Amino acid sequence: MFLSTSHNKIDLKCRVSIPASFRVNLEKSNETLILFKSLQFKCIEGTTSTRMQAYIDAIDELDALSDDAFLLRMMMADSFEIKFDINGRVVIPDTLMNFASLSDKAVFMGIGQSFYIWSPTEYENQYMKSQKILKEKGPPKLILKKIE
Amino acid sequence: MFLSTSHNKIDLKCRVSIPASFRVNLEKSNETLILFKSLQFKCIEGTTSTRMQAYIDAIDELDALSDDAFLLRMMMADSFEIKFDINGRVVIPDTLMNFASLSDKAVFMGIGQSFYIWSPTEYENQYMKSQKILKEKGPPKLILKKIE
DNA sequence: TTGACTACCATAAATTCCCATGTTATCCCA
DNA sequence: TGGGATAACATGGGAATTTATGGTAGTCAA
Repeated sequence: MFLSTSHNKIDLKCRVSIPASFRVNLEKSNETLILFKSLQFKCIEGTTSTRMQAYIDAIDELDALSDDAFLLRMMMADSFEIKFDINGRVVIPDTLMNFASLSDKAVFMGIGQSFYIWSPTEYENQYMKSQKILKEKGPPKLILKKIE
Repeated sequence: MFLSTSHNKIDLKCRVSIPASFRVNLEKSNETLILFKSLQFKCIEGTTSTRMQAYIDAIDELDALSDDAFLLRMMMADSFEIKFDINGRVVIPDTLMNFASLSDKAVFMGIGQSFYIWSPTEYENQYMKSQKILKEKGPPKLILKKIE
């Protein structure tokens, strides 16, 4: 489970510490880390190799000529298997740095099965947006039902 | 089940004792504790990892582009898996301290499947509000039905 | 030989762990 | 039923570990 948010520094070599809790989460299930371009947002998405495998398997289920299959394949092409250094840092590939407009700060945001890496400004935008939706529409029905 | 209310002290390290009955409740089902920003109130909500996992699984069921999915992911980002120290205390993350305006006292309020952590003043407000509603509208139908 | 990348070392700050103590609740026996 | 013994609980403080981050040296390829 990837949870919580943390703000980490990216150094000149594009190294950044993956939050310890995320690392532990990967280690305890013996997973490697995959980073790829988010299909929805201007951010990097990180997940386990197992979940990535699930995406890959999903392609086979789709009509091979469909747009969905096409998009998923493009996603794979921009995916990277990432190694940690001894201190729990990774190097973010140039492609992904550019895609997410990252420079010297990264916001790690756990969303359960995976996590996002945002630039601070982009993160701020998304957070504001969520607050706005929450105010206007209230919490998801799902939650209310379960909490009762 | 989380029930009853108790007032505990938060020390300078943001540590606070989780009421023993809540702890026992988690231990006996071998659950870890998750704390997160309430979507409805200015307070922290605590629940079990299993329950949180259910929310995470629910995200995959939803349309990935929907507002509900978006809000749920944001909720994960504001959630923390919390470890106990040997005395049954936890550290409340800064984000949550700020969100709930906590400083040196916390009010724990069990509400069944989960519990709330309020600042004393906020708790007082909510309590007053509940008393007022009770006076004006009487007890909820739901409860009367169950008691019969 | 230069430039990029990787592995490793160093350090300050934050976090966690563990021991100590006072206080409250529970138990047990006369 | 009273009251002392015992256990459980909440809280404080300090030591030890982890984490984030900066730096350097070694390696490989162009």
